[in-house]
Amino acid sequence: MVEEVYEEIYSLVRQIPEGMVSTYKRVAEALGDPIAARGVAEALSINPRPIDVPCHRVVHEDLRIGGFRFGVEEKKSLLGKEGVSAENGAVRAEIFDDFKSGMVLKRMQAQQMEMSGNVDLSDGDFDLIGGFDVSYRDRFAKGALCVMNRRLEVIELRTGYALSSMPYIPTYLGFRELPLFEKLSEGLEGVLYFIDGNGIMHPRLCGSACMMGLSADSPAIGIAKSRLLGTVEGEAVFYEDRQIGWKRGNTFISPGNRVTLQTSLDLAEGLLGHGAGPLRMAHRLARINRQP
DNA sequence: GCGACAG
DNA sequence: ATCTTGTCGC
Repeated sequence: MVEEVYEEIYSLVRQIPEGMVSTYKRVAEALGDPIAARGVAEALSINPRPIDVPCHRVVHEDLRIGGFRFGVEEKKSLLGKEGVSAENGAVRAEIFDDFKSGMVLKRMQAQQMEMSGNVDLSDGDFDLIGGFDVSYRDRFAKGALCVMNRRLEVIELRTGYALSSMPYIPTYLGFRELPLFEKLSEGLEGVLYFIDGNGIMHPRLCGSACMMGLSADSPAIGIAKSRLLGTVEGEAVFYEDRQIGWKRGNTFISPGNRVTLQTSLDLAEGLLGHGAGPLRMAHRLARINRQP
């Protein structure tokens, strides 16, 4: 499913006929969620088949011409050859919107909702803590996992490479990073994972920390710089009369799996007091040597 | 026009 | 997160 995203974006754009245009948002809607408009643009910016996939036919929602890897003048020229003019900042063309689509993001949403039902918000056992992070260059991803004991002494460092299967799309981050997490966490037991991202503080109560905690069948806590769901009341974050996480300074904390709200706060505070321990280490490790 | 926007 | 092909709301 995840691995279909880039290809589905390209397959949708390929359907736009010569002489017509579509918009980033409409392609995103055909993918299954308009929030992906920017992700569509990101995918097109690394379009591997520029002739076959006519990404010059995709423009802004208000018909401004938008960006182009080979320069906006080239985009304008390609459209001109197809009879589409671009005057005072807007293209003049019929908008194609009759996409045939597999709605991959809709299916991914359904999977998140199903997984959210499996999240366990009671305390589970662990004797190690891990921090996981990923860095990117184009489609190229490097993941890092740092495992420490309770005294924050490093026990093990693991890194790995992968080709990312989808662009970054808000609220679907877990799908993008799960493959590397599964690869790096293989064979580990008794680890509580800190994840760069949210846990249940997510529109479908299934952020990346939930997906990874469920995948490893382990405790996991989400640490994020912003909030995807809920309202802040003092130091707590609520959604529909239920607490879903915490705000401590400029950091949002939410359980991912097998931890209570209280434990996720206590452990995260301990960690943030130590410069974020394994998460900082994983972050550093993921960023260096991004080429294998 | 500027900030949001998990990363 | 990267190094810039978005959209919306204020």
